[in-house]
Order: sequence, then structure tokens, then C-alpha cells
Amino acid sequence: MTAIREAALLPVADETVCGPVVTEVPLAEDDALALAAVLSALADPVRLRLLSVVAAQGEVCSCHLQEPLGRSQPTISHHTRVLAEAGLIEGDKRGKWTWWRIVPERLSAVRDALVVIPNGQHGPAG
Amino acid sequence: MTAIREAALLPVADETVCGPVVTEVPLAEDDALALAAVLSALADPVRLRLLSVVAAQGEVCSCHLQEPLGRSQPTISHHTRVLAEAGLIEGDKRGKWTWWRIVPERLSAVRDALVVIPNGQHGPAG
DNA sequence: CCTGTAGATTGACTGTTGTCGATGTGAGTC
DNA sequence: GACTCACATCGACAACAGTCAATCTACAGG
Repeated sequence: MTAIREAALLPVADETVCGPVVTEVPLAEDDALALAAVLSALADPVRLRLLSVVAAQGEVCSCHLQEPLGRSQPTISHHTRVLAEAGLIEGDKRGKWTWWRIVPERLSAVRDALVVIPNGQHGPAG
Repeated sequence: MTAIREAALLPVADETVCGPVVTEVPLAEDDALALAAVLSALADPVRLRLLSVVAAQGEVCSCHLQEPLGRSQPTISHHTRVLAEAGLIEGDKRGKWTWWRIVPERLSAVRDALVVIPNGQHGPAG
């Protein structure tokens, strides 16, 4: 999963002609798909709140998610599955319960992949 | 849009009882919704590649997106609209064409909102 | 004005996703 | 071994999102 960036100093298009500049796409299709997949896992309010609980608690079993998130047991199970498949959380079966914890590197990777411009700075060429 | 984090040292749940710990959700529902909205805008491969083109070129008019992204004109228009409504790009109508550019602060805000654990570190309690 | 063009909007279609009730599964418990 | 409990899976349904053909809008140039 490479960064969106990759090139940053290509010729800026003309203001009057707007001809066929045949721009190449810095982000490859495969990388875009992979990144979009993780972002899709993140792009749900229930899952974001779920993540926030897991992050805050360090470790949470599924039974402790149902009530604070106000969703049914199958729905919670669905969301943990989505997050786990995206590599954002990891489940640990201990005894009767499944304990979930954040995979911090994964979230870092997402953040890094979103670095289009180094920390808020921007400048096409000038 | 606050960070997912917010608390990080709450009592870790017991391993045997798993009682009603009544976890509070650090991320408020409104914040989760707002963050999810921006992430939804990002969670599409075509839009990610579109962003990468805009970021690389500095400024791009819509007509230069259609071909490299392999999508029809209405589809490109749809995607630019989604990104613009999420505040991730800004459009500038100059003459016949609309020129798009990144709103870097917005992307930075998303990255910042995803800081659950300070840069890859983690540790529930010890 | 009339025409050509950039691109926004509409409408329709399809595939995907969030949700829950019902049911299955597999590990503890008596 | 039967029961219980935590969780996964299934089936169904409604809402949403990506796509394009067709159409509308607005601007530029004659």
C-alpha cells in the first residue's frame, strides 16, 4: 500500500488550451483498491466508535460492545469481522470470550498512505 | 472532529467474569458520523486515484480526469462532487473549465483523527 | 443570437452494505 | 451427556453507492 503521493512536480496544465495532457495516475489501481478496502472498513460510525472503545480499553470482549454501541449481537459480530478482515483489530479467543485489540501498525499504515502533502503543506510548483 | 483516542488507561476488564463493565464510548456519535462521512468519500478506488492525480498535478480540470481514470464524464463529475462535499478538494471555475485542487488541511485533519495510538506504539496496561 | 463545448444533473440499473431475527457452533459448566 | 452461554452464520430486507446514457446549463467565440 503505497502513498497517494509519489510524484509531485509534474507540469501544471495550461490555462487556455486544456489539451490532451494524458496525465498518468500516480496511484496504481491495485494500491487504490487495497487502500479503499481499509478505508471502507473505517468509514462507518459504528465501527469508528467500536474502535474507539477497543483503543481506550486496550482489550474488549464482544459482549462489552453490544450495549454501549446500541446494536444487536449479530451486528456487532459483523462489524468486528469487517474490522478484523481489514487488519485493524485482532481477536483472541480466551475461554468463552473473544477479546479484541487494536492493530496499531495497521492504522498507522492507513495514516501514512494518506500523506499526499507533507503535513498540511502544499505547493504545486512555485 | 476529535480523535478516536481520548482515554487510554481505563481499567482492563476481568478475564473470568466479563460482567457489565458499562464501557463509555470515547468517540461521540456526531463525531463518528462526521469522520465516517469523510472516510466514505475517501473509501473509493476511483476517488483515491483522482485525488492522486490532483495532488500530483497541483491543479487539474475535469476534462483531464476522464481519460486517465477510465470513467465517463458524469461519473467523474459525481466523484469530484463527492470529494468536494467532503471538503477534500476545491473547485475553481475559470473560463470554460473547472480546476480542482487538494485541500491539504482536510486530509491532515482526517489523518489526525485516526490517531488512536501515538505512532505505532501500544500498551493496554503493561 | 447561434453554435460548440465543459461539466452538472437526472433517471435507471445494479451491486453492496447495515441491520436484525433465527439458527448454528463450540467451548465451558453441572 | 445435557445445558448454557458467547459468538458466528444465514436469510431477508431496506438503504445506499457506482456507473452510464440522456439531458440540461452556462460560458466562449463567431
